[in-house]
Amino acid sequence: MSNTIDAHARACAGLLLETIPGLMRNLGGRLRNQSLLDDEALTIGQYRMLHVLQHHPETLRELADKHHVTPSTMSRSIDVLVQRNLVTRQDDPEDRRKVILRLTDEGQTLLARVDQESRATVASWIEQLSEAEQARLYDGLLVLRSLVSRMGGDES
Amino acid sequence: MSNTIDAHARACAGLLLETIPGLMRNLGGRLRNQSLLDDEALTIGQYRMLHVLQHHPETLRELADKHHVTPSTMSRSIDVLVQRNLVTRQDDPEDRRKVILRLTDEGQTLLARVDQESRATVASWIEQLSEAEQARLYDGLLVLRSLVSRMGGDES
DNA sequence: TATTGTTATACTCTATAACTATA
DNA sequence: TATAGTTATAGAGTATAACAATA
Repeated sequence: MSNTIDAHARACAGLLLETIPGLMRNLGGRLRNQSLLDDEALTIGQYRMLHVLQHHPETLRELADKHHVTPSTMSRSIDVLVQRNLVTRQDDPEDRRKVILRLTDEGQTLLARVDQESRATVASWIEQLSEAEQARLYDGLLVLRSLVSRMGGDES
Repeated sequence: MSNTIDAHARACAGLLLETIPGLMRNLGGRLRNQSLLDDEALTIGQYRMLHVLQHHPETLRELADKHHVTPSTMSRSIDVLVQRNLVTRQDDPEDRRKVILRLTDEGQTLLARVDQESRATVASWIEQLSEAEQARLYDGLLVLRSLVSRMGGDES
């Protein structure tokens, strides 16, 4: 039995590796190039940082861990967002080594717009599927989301 | 009815946007950091380029189109792979403007090893799912793969 | 003229190492 | 000493614009 399970897992892993990178290339390309003024363009990484900060402010270290990058990398990435006035750095009064990152109002507004446009674009692809296919995709994505959250503690 | 379908599509799009970027962050991190000697590390982009070239040689323009990047970007990316002796550039005798890109033996070998290691890593995550969950994930990924291929002409 | 590819330039993302400030 | 964050440096991926070679 364990052999059967392993064979399933391997087949599933192969399919995932075959499918996801191509999808991301598409998503990233759209986010970079399409349907946004140049000033409003976001990379996938920036999109995800803003998304995390939307729900609750974080220290730089926390944000770096969630994104699986070093604090150094995150510090540089935040530099860009601060320059664009999408995020603020603020000293933590309780531990002055820490920096609290918050979305600005401008960041909130931009994220909402990009979110809405991204969803509309992806939804237009998905509408080309039959209802049954949509249901299968949705169901599979539910499993995948739970897998991702178990894997890396990496939330939306 | 069309309203119902659209609502499904939007929900599905939101779930996809919530799930996939986090997964990629994980996959990319593993590919960069884990289980490979430093000399053998590949970015996701490099991994995908080698994968496409594994099946059949391509011109630079074809490869750039498949990856949704400009020829300029692809030329730079290929520079890196040529320096590492994973890919060769070769003039097309039939149209001397064109350059044919081929995997070297070293590229074949490295790709096979990275492929095998990546699959093993992802399979170990997937093994933590129940058999039923694995089946749902597999089914959803089949739909997703067909969607990706329709979307961008972007294969494996 | 149009197409293919490269180079120059500039910005983002990434890491390691060295550093400062705080605990 | 240990932790949080920044800066210096370097390599990779990205685009636009200007260019050369070929068709």
